[in-house]
Amino acid sequence: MSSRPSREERAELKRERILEEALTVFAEKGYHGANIADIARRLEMGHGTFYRYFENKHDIFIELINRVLQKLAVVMTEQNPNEANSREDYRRQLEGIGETFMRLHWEDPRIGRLVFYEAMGAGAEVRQTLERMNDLSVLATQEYLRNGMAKGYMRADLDVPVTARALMAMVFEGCRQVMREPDQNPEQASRRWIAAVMAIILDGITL
Amino acid sequence: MSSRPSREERAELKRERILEEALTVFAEKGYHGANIADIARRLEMGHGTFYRYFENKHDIFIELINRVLQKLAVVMTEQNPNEANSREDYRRQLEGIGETFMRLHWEDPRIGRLVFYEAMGAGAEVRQTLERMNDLSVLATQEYLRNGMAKGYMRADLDVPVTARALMAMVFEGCRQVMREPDQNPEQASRRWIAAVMAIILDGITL
Amino acid sequence: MSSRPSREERAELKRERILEEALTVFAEKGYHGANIADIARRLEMGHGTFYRYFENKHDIFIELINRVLQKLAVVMTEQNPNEANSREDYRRQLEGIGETFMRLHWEDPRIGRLVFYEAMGAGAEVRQTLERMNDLSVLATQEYLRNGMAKGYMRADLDVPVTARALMAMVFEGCRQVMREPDQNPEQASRRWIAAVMAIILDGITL
Amino acid sequence: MSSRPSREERAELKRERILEEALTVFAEKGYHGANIADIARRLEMGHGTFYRYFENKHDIFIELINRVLQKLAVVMTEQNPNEANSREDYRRQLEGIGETFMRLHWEDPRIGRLVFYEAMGAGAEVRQTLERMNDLSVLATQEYLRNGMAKGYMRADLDVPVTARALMAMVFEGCRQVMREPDQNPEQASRRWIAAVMAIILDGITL
DNA sequence: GATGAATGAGACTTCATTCAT
DNA sequence: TATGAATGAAGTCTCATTCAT
Repeated sequence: MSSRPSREERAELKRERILEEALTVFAEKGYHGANIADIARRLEMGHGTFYRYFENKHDIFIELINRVLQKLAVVMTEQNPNEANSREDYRRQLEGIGETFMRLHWEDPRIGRLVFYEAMGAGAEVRQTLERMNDLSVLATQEYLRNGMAKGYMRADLDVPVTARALMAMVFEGCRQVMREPDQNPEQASRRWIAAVMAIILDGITL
Repeated sequence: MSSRPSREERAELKRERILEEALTVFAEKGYHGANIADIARRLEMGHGTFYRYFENKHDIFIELINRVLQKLAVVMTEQNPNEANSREDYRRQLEGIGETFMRLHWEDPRIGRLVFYEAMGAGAEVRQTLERMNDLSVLATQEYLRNGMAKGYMRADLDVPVTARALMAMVFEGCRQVMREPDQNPEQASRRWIAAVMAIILDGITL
Repeated sequence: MSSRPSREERAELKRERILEEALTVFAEKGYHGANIADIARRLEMGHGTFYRYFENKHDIFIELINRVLQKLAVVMTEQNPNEANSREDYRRQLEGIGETFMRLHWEDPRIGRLVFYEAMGAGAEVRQTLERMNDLSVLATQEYLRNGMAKGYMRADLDVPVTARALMAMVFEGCRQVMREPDQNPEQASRRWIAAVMAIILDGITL
Repeated sequence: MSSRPSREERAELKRERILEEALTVFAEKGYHGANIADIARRLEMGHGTFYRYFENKHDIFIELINRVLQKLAVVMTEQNPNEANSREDYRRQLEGIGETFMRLHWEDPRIGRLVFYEAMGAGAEVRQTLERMNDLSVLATQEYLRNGMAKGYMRADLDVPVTARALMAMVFEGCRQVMREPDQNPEQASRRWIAAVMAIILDGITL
């Protein structure tokens, strides 16, 4: 069945291997701390080879960031914002989104390290990419809010754009915390976060 | 009246000038993008002079971060967490904290750039300092929550540590947003953020 | 016959070229006076290249010193201290040692410049290495003395350790002098030194 | 009696204090390792002041070397080379010279450190000064030898210049050793050295 | 005379990137 | 296609020396 991979396929495979290792190294040492020779050495590959697959250091970092953000974006679009017809439906949606988001981070903490920490020091372009992703997730959140308002289970006077950003901030902070401590049980920590944030969102914290 | 400043005073003044300029440059270019010669040139001084006032690049960055965090810390401790006796008292406290926090950032957007962006890529030590500061603000927030629960105007079943982190995440995100766009009216933007976040905290967003 | 050298061989060759040139430069200007860019320029190579072959400036200097000392050490061990059975045997041994030692220095005066002059100002570590080498040669000399005392052709009341040091001091001073003036006929100068020192050792200078 | 010192006297005093401290620091850290600010700080004096008393770093080092060498030179000229009329007279002279020389070094080990070690790495000019001093002491030694030959208590066939250098080499090595180890009893060590070297010179080491 | 702030030449070292093999 | 030797720009930091106060 599986024939010998073609030239293009092998190239693609190698590219993937490089990206994979680069993710590890960048997450560990940050953009400036990492160096190409290092990544190449860990792959037992000449560091000149690197430049056959990527334009330069900046290039691979950007691609890495884009891939990571892509993964995050997928989560946001898995659910349909207009599906929920009640507070209860919405609660279930939130739970789903939260879980998938969190799982992403404790399954591969490199993602969080890259996004929350190391990408910040890698220059304006990277940061803008990040911001764009953030904006995207906020847009999705706005949909959820607008749907809730339309369906009547959310307050009609919400400041949608700002509220959406605030909610996403809590979600991302949750991810950061869950990723941060590798000792604790990440599944349990995730559940605590999801519960607490949903309580804030759905119930408010005051009586 | 104002006599000529003494030697120590002039040294202190110069140190301040360097810190001031360094803040600008670091906020603009980040830790790695900035270089000492650059900072010195903008101050029209030899770059050797820099090393009369600071041990090295890392040293001044740390000092800058500490000063900035100090400013933020002051805001948190201005209010007494146990003062509020009702939902209304708490609302007023929140409003005060939020305003002061926000004002800090739109009065000097470099602070936010440093804390939210550039410090992240400056290595583990800096990041830990930041995290420590975050923890501190979270501890203060926990006090507010515990007070509210004790006084009976907050739900008794809050997950205090996690909730505190989530709330602070919204506050910091607000600061980030207010700082981000220098075009918009920052005062108005601040008010919107404070209102929206307070609505989430106090009322929840669902009916 | 001589095939093209392999990569390792070429690397080794280049390393040798660098060491060779560095020896010249260090001997000329001393440790502090020499600089890497200088050495690299004389080899018509980028100074970054240097760091592919040596850790740093200190590193290559140490290696140079060790190589030079190795050469000197070999001379001391070429003869067997216990071989001489008479004053005449010992005279022949002394002559052999002296000649080889001297030859080393007038064949390559850089060795002496490094050992006698420049290494002294290169810090404690280098100096200790030198001292260790000196100690070694003194130990060997002690063997010669002890053998002579045992065989009965040397005074029985010699202060062996001190006498050994004193003798080596004359040998080294001879090397220094022979190396110092490149104009004079070094072979003849060597012979004069060997003769004079042997006269002191074997006969004393007084009647 | 002792009136307040005049301006010139105070200047001279300060100059001496600087020289004294500089000797300590140079002996400790070597020419390149020492720095002017350091010396000034230890004298609780502005380092700009240094340049009122000395042209530059090189200048003071040269002066230091000259003073130290002067001290050594005095020892050589204390005795009259032509005074000794017999082997016994010469023995007493040698003993005197040896003792004074050694005492110099264990009374102030900085002298030896400077002359034997640190001066070597301080450039050609300093080295030439040293060599000149060495030559001087060798000239004096030659006088002793020539006197001995004239008076008939020394062999007539000595190679005077070379023998003189060889003898001085032993003397200097003795100083170096006595200075090197501050733990041992320097007086006793001195005596051992003097005895051993005199034995070599006067008796030879072979039977 | 004394000071020490300012200077900048100069040294070391790193590492992204190129290119001949 | 893969390699890794070579490169040099760039950056950090030191310290002898000058000079205004």
